[in-house]
Amino acid sequence: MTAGRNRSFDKDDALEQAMLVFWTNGYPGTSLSDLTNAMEINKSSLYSAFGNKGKLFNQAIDLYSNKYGLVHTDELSKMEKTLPERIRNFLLSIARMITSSNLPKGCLLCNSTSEIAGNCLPDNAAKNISAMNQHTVISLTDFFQKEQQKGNLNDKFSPNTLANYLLTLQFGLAVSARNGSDMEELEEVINFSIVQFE
Amino acid sequence: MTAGRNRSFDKDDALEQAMLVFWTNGYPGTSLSDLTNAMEINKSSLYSAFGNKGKLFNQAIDLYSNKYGLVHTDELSKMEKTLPERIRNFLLSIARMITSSNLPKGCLLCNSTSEIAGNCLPDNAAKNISAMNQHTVISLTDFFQKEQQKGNLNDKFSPNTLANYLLTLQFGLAVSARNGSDMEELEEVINFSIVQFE
DNA sequence: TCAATACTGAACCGATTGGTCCACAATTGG
DNA sequence: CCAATTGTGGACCAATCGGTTCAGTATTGA
Repeated sequence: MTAGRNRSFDKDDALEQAMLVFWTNGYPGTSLSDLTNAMEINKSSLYSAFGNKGKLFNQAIDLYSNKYGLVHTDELSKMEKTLPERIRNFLLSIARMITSSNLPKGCLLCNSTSEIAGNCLPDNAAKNISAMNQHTVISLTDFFQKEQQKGNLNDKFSPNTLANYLLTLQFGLAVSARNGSDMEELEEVINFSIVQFE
Repeated sequence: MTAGRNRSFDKDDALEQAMLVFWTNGYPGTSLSDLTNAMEINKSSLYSAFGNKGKLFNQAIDLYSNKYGLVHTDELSKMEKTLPERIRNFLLSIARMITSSNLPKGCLLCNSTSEIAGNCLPDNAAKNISAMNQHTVISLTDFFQKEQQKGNLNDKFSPNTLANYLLTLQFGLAVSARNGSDMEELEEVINFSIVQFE
């Protein structure tokens, strides 16, 4: 159908590299040359494939969310385990990722959330990131609500509060990882942070 | 002694304004014109008074630490209250500040910690910020150690873990505030986060 | 084979970046 | 009063910013 020369680079791979740069440096801390160096393409290829820096960032955020953000919740639905175990495994899964030696430290979504307050993010990015965080809270709220209905959790605290607590922990662990904490340290913090659920 | 024209602006006040800009936008997200606009001085005055952008940032971090960072620990030493109450008041004091309508949302130190991993921060800044975080952990560790010695706290968890937990909470609350959480929401999270201490 | 298509690399754009310099104004202490 | 000192504002700097344009080239389907 569509004739013409084929792209000489793997678009998915280039986007992955771009995402890693944003993850490391943040949006305002990343220049076009940072991106083209990491992606091993030149500017015009970047623009024809991804639009511009801002649109590339939005695509990088989406890739991050799908590849590194949403997977951890799987741990919450492994119903052969108790609720405290599932929550612990959920947080440990996050902790492993944000301290992985193969990846930038911390969490791109958490870093980006910190950048919302200034006006340095591109169009739609702030809105997208807020929506992703809100989605996390909503799905965690739903999760805790159902666990309470199942009788796995006393209803002293509202599901919404518990969801906000978990999101707060995620943020805190991510910044701690950026600050140099390793997996061991985060695991100790996690073990203490979920005593209330036991 | 020193002759010469006097500065026509208040240096402390200008530094405060600069700090607020860094707090809002982050270091790479802040330009010199952002700074000179907020400080209401021009570039040469900025350079003669503060050195350059990087040195100004370091001074802004110091100001933040002294004025907004260290004050909350006072709550921990109000010995007429119980340990859980003191920890709760410590976190509430932080939560009030990071959601204050008079100030940028969140915490400048937390934001800056997220920026360490890239190489966008000026000389010494990354080191200074790491040292401040480490100081927080050390003093909190010392605090919990003494509370255990006093018998106010069981020794199931190590003081260092408890200190890391509190720092993680601070980070998490700060990013949550950046994400739009208000004082009410943070208070609910705090109430749940310290159940282990009761 | 060949016209149509789409990627590539480099030149180029105006704007802004952080930073310097200097003539001049203002204030000081002697 | 006056020389010494210091701050001020604006001109100026090279470098980089994000972004565009385009001729040339490679690849496609017909």
